[in-house]
Amino acid sequence: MAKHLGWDVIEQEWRKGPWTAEEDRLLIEYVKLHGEGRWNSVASLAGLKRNGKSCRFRWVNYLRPDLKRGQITPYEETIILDLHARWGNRWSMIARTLPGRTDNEIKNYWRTHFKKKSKASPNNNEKAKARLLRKQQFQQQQQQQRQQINQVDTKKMMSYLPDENENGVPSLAHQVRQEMATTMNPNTAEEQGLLYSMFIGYAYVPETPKEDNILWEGFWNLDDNAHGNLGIACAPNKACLQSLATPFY
DNA sequence: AAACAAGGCAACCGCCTCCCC
DNA sequence: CGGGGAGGCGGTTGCCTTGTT
Repeated sequence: MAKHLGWDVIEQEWRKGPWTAEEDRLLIEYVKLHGEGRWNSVASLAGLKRNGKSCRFRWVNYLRPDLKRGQITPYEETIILDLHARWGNRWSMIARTLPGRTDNEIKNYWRTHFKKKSKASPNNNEKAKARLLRKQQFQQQQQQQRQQINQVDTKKMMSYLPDENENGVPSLAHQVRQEMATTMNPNTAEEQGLLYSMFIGYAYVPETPKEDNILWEGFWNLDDNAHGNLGIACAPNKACLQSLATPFY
């Protein structure tokens, strides 16, 4: 159990590897009684032979009651891709925008599903950089306007779509807005989510606790080739929105 | 059916930051 | 102000499962 290291230093021999059902039960009981935090006292208080980090990891990633189980949905996938293109490997930040998902889960998902794809097409990096630059320029112009927007609301989203882009090109977004306004009524969470993810370029502000503090920044991640052709080539239905919402790869 | 390869994911490791004393 | 501990985070490893030959 304990290893003597000399100089009267005793190092605990922590258990490693997969957690057993009994260990899970002990950890859940511990959190019920003592709350989250003070993970280094779990070993002594709960009788677990796990170090604090291991306990915290197990709780945060697998035992927390608010975790969402099951596969990543297409909407979540879109958000992950968008935010990764924007923020890079800031897994914890990305996870904060997806309630019930953990940074570890998102990180694993990304690595298994997209790492190879992105390696396989290096040209996409240049495209992504160009898009990022355009977005940043536009963001500066729109900063004041953005600060006024503090609520996720479908109608507001539509109202903030620009009628022309940063180059003064009239506007795919405008067409989308008109067509969606007339033919689509995004009532479900999924539909709203798809709509939401179309406006990629949004920023979640982690310092602010309110979930509705999301700023819409533009509409520039649509595929460049799509400009001007949306109304003809792509009726504003759900499948179309899904295709529009996956611009980064 | 067996051997091997690839995929998927749970878990660990080490570094960094924050906070308290 | 600085030292140390705790927690958070991203990178990486390793094992189990699934697919392929």
